[in-house]
Amino acid sequence: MEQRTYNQYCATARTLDLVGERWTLLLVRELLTGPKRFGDLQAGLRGLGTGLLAARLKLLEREGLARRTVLPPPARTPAYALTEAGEELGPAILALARWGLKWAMDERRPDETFHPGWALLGLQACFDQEAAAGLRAVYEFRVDDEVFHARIDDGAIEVLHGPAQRPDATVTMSEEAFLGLVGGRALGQAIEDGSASVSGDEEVLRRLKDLFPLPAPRPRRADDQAG
Amino acid sequence: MEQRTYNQYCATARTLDLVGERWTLLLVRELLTGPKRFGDLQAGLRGLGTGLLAARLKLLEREGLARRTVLPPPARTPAYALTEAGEELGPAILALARWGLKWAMDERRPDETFHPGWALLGLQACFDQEAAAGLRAVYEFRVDDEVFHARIDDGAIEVLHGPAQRPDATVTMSEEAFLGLVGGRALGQAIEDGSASVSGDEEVLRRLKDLFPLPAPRPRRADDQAG
DNA sequence: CGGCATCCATTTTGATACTG
DNA sequence: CAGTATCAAAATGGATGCCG
Repeated sequence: MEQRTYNQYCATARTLDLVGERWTLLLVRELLTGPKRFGDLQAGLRGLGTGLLAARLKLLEREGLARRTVLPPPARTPAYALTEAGEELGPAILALARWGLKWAMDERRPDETFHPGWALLGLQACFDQEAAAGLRAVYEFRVDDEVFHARIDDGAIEVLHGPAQRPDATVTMSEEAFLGLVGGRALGQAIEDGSASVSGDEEVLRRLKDLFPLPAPRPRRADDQAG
Repeated sequence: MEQRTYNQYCATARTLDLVGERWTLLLVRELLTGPKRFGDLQAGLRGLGTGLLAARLKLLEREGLARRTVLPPPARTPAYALTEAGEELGPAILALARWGLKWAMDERRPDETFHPGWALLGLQACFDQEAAAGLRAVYEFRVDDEVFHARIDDGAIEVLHGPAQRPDATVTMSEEAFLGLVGGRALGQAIEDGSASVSGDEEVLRRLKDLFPLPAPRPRRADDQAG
């Protein structure tokens, strides 16, 4: 089971040797919002078979990017989490997401799957450090039965799967409305027109509207104008 | 020749649908420093056959990330260049490179190829905006017979293959010394101990030493301590 | 040199059946 | 659930030959 490599003494190539194979970066993406169980990972990655998933996880583990853990009680079920090295792939994945938001996101295609966590990642990708200056708050996002929270601390942001302990503000949306966010609709807009319902600290909610300015999507090709 | 896709309505997945296949991101990396000819591309990507290279280029072209051009006289030979969308993958590739510099670069392995351009990319990846505040200068880097230049403009940097029109300062190194840069040796250090020879504006050269602080490489795994 | 076509050995993957 | 085993379908790597 030799590992295939580009055999280049180059930081980018070395990185791609580790995480450039099919599914690997998406697997890391799933783990970026916290530990996940084998089955949940597979659910987030339709098309990835159990065999390949197991192999990828083993590789990430062997290379020190992920580790197998046991969820705290009462769950006590096995799960996978990122190591420090794995976490630090976050900026690279967010950079890819930022590019995609601008150059590759148009309407959802008929057979594309969607999970709210991906939209959260999209939000995180266009997080505006400047706009968050001096802000220290925890937002909770509820989308159907999925819950996430974002902890913002003066220019830094951390997004995790699961409820917050003591959120300063809560945003509740239908998955459909949430979908609009990835499609290019700004979060502030959705709050204003009521497709998102909010509660919590007024000032914290006011700040929220400016935290995630989405880039204007642009077509890469001339023939992309027709939608 | 159907395009394989993850079928996820997610900015990261959509991006990887376009550039996530083997070789594609490295191909973009090669083009990041300026247009390149078919043969030069292949030279930079040992192991990639002409057939697959042609296919990848065609895909990038079809997707609006690259375009086929003709080099200006006297060359007049066909070449490939990035479009605006392609250029904007730069930040994502640099993020991967930054990760690699910290977590994946150790000594050069016996059969790894190396090109000075990759080291330049490494420099660009750890470019320190703050340290470049107020600086406006063009540096030329000469490594054996390869020449690059970096145009720095108050926090922004652009690195291109080829000589500069009117460099403010020039750095000359052997490929061996240049290799040290990727290996974790700071550029400032190399200048001080004389393995890089420099000429040009004194002040501009002084600033250079702080522009590219390399991250301390860290092992991902416990068993990586032994070298 | 630039670039496509073809053939073939080897890997990688996708899908599914199966076990603790 | 978590994960292994198995097999068919793609993707890749390498060699080569061809043509402008």
